Amino acid sequence: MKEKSTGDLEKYISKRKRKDKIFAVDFEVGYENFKIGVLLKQAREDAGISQEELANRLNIHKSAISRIENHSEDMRLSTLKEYLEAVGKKLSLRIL
Amino acid sequence: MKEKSTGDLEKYISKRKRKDKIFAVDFEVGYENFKIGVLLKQAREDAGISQEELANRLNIHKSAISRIENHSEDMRLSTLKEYLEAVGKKLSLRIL
DNA sequence: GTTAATGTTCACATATTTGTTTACCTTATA
DNA sequence: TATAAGGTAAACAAATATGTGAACATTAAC
Repeated sequence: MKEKSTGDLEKYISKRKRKDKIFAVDFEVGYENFKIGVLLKQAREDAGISQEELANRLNIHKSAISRIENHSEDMRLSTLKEYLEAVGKKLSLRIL
Repeated sequence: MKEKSTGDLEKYISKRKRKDKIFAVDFEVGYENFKIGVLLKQAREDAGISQEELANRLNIHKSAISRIENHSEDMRLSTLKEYLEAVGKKLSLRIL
């Protein structure tokens, strides 16, 4: 499973991730309906907080959180940003 | 993402840079009202197309393009994605 | 089993974005 | 001057996301 090849990209990445302490996801928005909700949920769980706690931080109801995580067809940039900041993460965009 | 050779990071990066070519913008969504519209406009100009041509590709009117580029307070992820794809770019998100 | 915490789903109302249309403003060029 | 291409702006309608509240489901622990 874990090969010890030379300075490998994965090695660099895992090290980097650990150093920056964590959860770092990078994905392209595009190929079909990618469920960003899944990533958001992971980000929340990584932060160790419940939907209710997150809802409180955002001053909305937990049902709204559940919808974002489960039925997010599309959403505003601001929603994405606020959700992530509330769980202690940051959103970075890249155009390539 | 299928990079697996014995090459090191530098090798990967230079190759990646070459591949992604020019226009590559990376920014965090957050601090204040960052004008993403400016970046979109740059991306369009980089592609060398007019607002009208872009509007045609998206089957909407040029005024909508102008609004996105000048008054974009917020927007949908899908709008961002479609705009960029229409000018030959891709949108990548990162959670950190 | 029971309970409590957490999560899900729905209908509905509200808020915001997006599309359209029209008009106007440049700038360049004949 | 006039004409055309490119861009801007506003009002309005349409589409969609987001918020709410309630009921119900799930999970975990006892």
